[in-house]
Amino acid sequence: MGSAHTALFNWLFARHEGGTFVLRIEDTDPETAKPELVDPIMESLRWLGLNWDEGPDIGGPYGPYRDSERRGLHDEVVERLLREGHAYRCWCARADLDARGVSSGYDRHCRGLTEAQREELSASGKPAAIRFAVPEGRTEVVVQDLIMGEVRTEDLQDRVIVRSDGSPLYMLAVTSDDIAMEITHVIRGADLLPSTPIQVLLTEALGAPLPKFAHVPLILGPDKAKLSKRHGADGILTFRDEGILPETMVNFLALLGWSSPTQDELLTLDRIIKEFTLDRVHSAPSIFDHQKLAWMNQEYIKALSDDDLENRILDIAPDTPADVLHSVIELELIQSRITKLQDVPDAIQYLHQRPAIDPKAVEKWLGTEEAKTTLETVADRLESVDQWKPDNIKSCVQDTIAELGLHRRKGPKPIFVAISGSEAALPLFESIWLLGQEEAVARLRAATSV
RNA sequence: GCCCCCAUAGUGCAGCGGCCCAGCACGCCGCCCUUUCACGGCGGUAACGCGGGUUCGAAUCCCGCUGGGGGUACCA
Repeated sequence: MGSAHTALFNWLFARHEGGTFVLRIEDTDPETAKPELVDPIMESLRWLGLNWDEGPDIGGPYGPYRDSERRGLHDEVVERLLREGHAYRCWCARADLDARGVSSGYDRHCRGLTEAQREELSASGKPAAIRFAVPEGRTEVVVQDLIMGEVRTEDLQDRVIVRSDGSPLYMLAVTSDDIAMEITHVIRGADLLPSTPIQVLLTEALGAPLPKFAHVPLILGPDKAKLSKRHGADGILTFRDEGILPETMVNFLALLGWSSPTQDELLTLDRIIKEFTLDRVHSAPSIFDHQKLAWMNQEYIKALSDDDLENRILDIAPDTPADVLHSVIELELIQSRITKLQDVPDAIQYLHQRPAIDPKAVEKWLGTEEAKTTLETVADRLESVDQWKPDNIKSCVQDTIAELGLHRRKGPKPIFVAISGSEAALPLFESIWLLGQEEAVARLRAATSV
């Protein structure tokens, strides 16, 4: 979710500026290198239509596009850092720090080691990590963030950049990769804002030009905490499976933290690209609102052509009876009644399978003598309708209701319940029509004895 | 604890010193339309967190507070 949002902003920015959108997998941690973690990311981006110009699957002039394959570069950079005094070996384990009462940050203990002490530790065979050395006397880093504005940090720590097993850490990898790949704009989640100063220092130490930074505000869950897997909303693919349209998702995500200068909300992709600028991204975190997503999705569904809608439903719900689906779409029965594609199978279920009648509906509409009379009468009349078409069914039912002296609105309710099994369903006359004369009559008769 | 970011209705945004006793959208509540439910139409509800400044004038600038979030890892 969050990463899709950030990816979208990156993509929009690149497309608006005519730049290059690069997909690089940050898998310096073996844990995140697993395909089951990486594949969904690429699948999500593809689903959203966020095509990348360079990436692990398609290559590009600055490959490779997985950090795990760039180890050579990282090692070189570390060596240089060490040689030029911008980094140093550190033998402090977590336990050592705790013993010294260092709860956060680092006390630069190993930075002050003498040559002799270093040799000794080195010879002891105790593994050493490598820390970046914040330049002596440097007390502050100021970053001009394209979204957050001026960010001033005084808390500068000698962070570990290489594990004691020799493998590089994110901090080192991104920085050296961004330099090597000539990345001009780093647009990422605001959760990475605190790590920016050190990256700036690292870049400076390597004598490279700084990229522009833009930190996109985080998306929070309804509980206002950072969206995580635990919210179940993290996987963008679950939205696909529920039947949120990709164009809805893009439009919706774009509006989280950004707005069109026109204030319009239903926007085509072309317009979003044309209007998207970082200075219109605001810096406050936002909360994901499912209701608005649902509304927007319905708007997009209503705008779909019949064929398109039908195919998309079949795509995510292949078991939907195609004939019923086709009729229901052709008659425009379903479009305004669903919020996501996955609602459809349930909504039309009763049209191809006799439903158990909702007990609450039974109690409310079916038990009485009046209801029975209504059902029987209508069943009889319906049975003798010659031409089975909605108009005739409609007049048949309405005439009967009138003759029986029933309420125009409430009168047909028992019929509705008998046909659909519930109090809310697709329009009555079309439903009866689609069911066919025999089945419709049968359902009415069956409902007299519940 | 320390560091950083943020702060307009329930939610998402607009506003970037006077056009704002604050606009739009979702939601919610009425009414209309209607064979149910929806769709649609009309109307309504609801916010500049607090306190100080600056200014002729502040939602807009500054400071403090409060609140929320993020970071504080040999994760990314």
